[in-house]
Amino acid sequence: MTKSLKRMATMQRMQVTGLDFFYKNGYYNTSIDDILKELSLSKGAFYYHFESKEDFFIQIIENLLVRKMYSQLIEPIEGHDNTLDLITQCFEEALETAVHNEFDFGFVLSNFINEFNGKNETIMKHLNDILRIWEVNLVSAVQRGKFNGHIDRHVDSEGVAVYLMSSYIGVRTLMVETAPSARKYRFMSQLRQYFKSLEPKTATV
Amino acid sequence: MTKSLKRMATMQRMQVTGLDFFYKNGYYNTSIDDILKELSLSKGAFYYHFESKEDFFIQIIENLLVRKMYSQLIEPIEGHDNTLDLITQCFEEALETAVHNEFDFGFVLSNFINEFNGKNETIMKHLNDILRIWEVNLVSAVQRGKFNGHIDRHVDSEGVAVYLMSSYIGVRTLMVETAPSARKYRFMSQLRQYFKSLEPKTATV
DNA sequence: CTATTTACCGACCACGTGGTTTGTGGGTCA
DNA sequence: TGACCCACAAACCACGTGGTCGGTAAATAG
Repeated sequence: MTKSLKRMATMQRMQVTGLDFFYKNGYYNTSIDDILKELSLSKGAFYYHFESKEDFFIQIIENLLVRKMYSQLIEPIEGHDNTLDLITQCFEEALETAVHNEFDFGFVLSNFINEFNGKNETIMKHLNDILRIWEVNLVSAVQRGKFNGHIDRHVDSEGVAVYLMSSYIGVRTLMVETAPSARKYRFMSQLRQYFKSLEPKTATV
Repeated sequence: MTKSLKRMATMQRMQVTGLDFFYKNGYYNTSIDDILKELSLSKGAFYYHFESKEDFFIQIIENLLVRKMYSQLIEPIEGHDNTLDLITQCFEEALETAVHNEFDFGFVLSNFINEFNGKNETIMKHLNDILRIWEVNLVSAVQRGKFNGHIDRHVDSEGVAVYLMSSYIGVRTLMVETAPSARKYRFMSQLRQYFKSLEPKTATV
């Protein structure tokens, strides 16, 4: 059983640096040799642990990407406090992390969706699953907000979710090259403006 | 001078189908041979007209991409009517075009920005130039709106521009795979909601 | 009619790719 | 001690890539 442990450890190492490379250079622009060279491993090792490059990537999605999404964009908004505040703070922190990341190449999920779109249906399905989970959680959060009286009852929950996802995906793309900090600030400011328009109209809560 | 005409015609054909392929499959995933095969031309023809694959792509940007951006997202908002209405209609039409495009692979510009980010600085510069032009024009439009009394004077023009670009880029990514029509509708609905919050607060205009 | 240029052909090259296969050292188990 | 298996090494293969280069028919120029 000690072998199994070593196996897991090696696979984990490969996946972690694999995601690094895929995120930075893209999937098709990263060769298995690149990853192997970084880890001082050989082709034999790779194909001993994984069936193919595609299988390797799918496992990365399931093991690393999904968890990253949960911890950064889903769990933080699951509470029962004011939904709009939760989302605001969640986005704020996610964007701040990106600003301070010297090697930021945009939003991992949307980058991959972009790259695989029209090229690999299998992988696209996995990525879209994550997107769906995110969307569902946002919708639930908005509905909680309506129930708790922080959001006007006439607001379209699905609409807000789509709008939030859109703007987040977009701003992460915009922040990649030019003035990430300034763009983050402007974005958050307008997000708050938008959120204000979602508050109940009868009275201040 | 008739030669020059044929030259131009061939180059144009190459660029047009080149953009098609690059948009659909990505730059690095499209081989020159793919394009040449489609046109029944040879390597010799290609390297007679263009210095390299990169040079070829840059010319595509300058000749085709820039104009597409202008006609679809910049010129439509240049008028002196109500800015918010102009932008609304501009986005509405752009998204509607995408919905009805059977071969929609997202927002051309942001797709390329995504692909070249961190890989090709030269091309990135060209793409960012287009992004800047778009941004500047949006800012101007908002300022016109403030001047004309359609937008509250306290609104941050740059902020609105960033927010608009973000949301548009993002929704185009979201529309690629799942329910483009529904997402377009929800997006436009929330955009109008956001725009309402930008109107002057003193009186209805 | 000749000389030159234009626009293009297609064979060729070096190289990097995903994937296969054979081999091997070190640990496990009887 | 000997049989066996796990985790990996490394040579190898077919193929696609961007790019080069010598050639050539047709158009143009003198």
